[in-house]
Amino acid sequence: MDSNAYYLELRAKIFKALGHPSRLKMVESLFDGELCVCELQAMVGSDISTVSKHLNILKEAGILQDERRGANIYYSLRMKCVANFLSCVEDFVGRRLEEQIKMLSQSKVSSSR
Amino acid sequence: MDSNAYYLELRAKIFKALGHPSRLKMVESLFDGELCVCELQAMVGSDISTVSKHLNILKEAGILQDERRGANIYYSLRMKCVANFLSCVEDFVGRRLEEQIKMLSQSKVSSSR
DNA sequence: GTTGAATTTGGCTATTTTGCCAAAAAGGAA
DNA sequence: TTCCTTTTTGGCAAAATAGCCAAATTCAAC
Repeated sequence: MDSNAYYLELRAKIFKALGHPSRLKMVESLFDGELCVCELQAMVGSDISTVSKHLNILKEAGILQDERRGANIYYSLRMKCVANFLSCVEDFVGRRLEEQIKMLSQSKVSSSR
Repeated sequence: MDSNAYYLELRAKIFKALGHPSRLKMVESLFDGELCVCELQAMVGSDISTVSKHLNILKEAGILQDERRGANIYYSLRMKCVANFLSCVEDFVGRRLEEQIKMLSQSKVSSSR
């Protein structure tokens, strides 16, 4: 009866997959629609084999799906709700950065007194 | 003008922090309110020093905040929108598992013909 | 069939992460 | 002060991850 641990692992896997700059960037790029591997490769700039492995991680986690059409393989977003969360994350990061800048400038003022 | 890469890194950091079973479990436990380190340690079962390091990762990412009261340090959820996303992730994982079970039973049927 | 383009896989090293133990901090109580 | 509890830090070894190259695969075009 420890399927709970397995479920927990599956959920963590989703976050882990998104927890890499290149992978996150690719997922964000796919908000607007599908892209083939070579297009994604152009965006992140790494070796194509690296990109392919990253894409596989995202697919294994269930975040992306792929479909072959002709010579190309197109990846697209399967887990739509990532987009909602990411907009919240962006707001959060933005606010946090502002706070830090504010705190930094305050400490400058107080230390220069 | 590559503050974009820095922002991307910050966003990825949030996902990376959530991408570990113990850390995810602790964050989920904190949906109902703050808990001290020893309570969180009891939930995940690892060494308390390990738990402390996990908590620090979550704090660094901005997901949790901490507050000392007496001998204890209480951690609480700072990034509230994690909860919404997690309910979506749970649905998603559940549906995906069902699909896989269905596909598995179908392949059994077709291979036994 | 052969050739060429797109993608994945295997393999390898470098880097990062994890988790434990022991030791250090930081408080509270006596 | 000293002792005890809670939490963090340092350090180390094991495990996981990342990224590159070369080789294999897959499909379309010829």
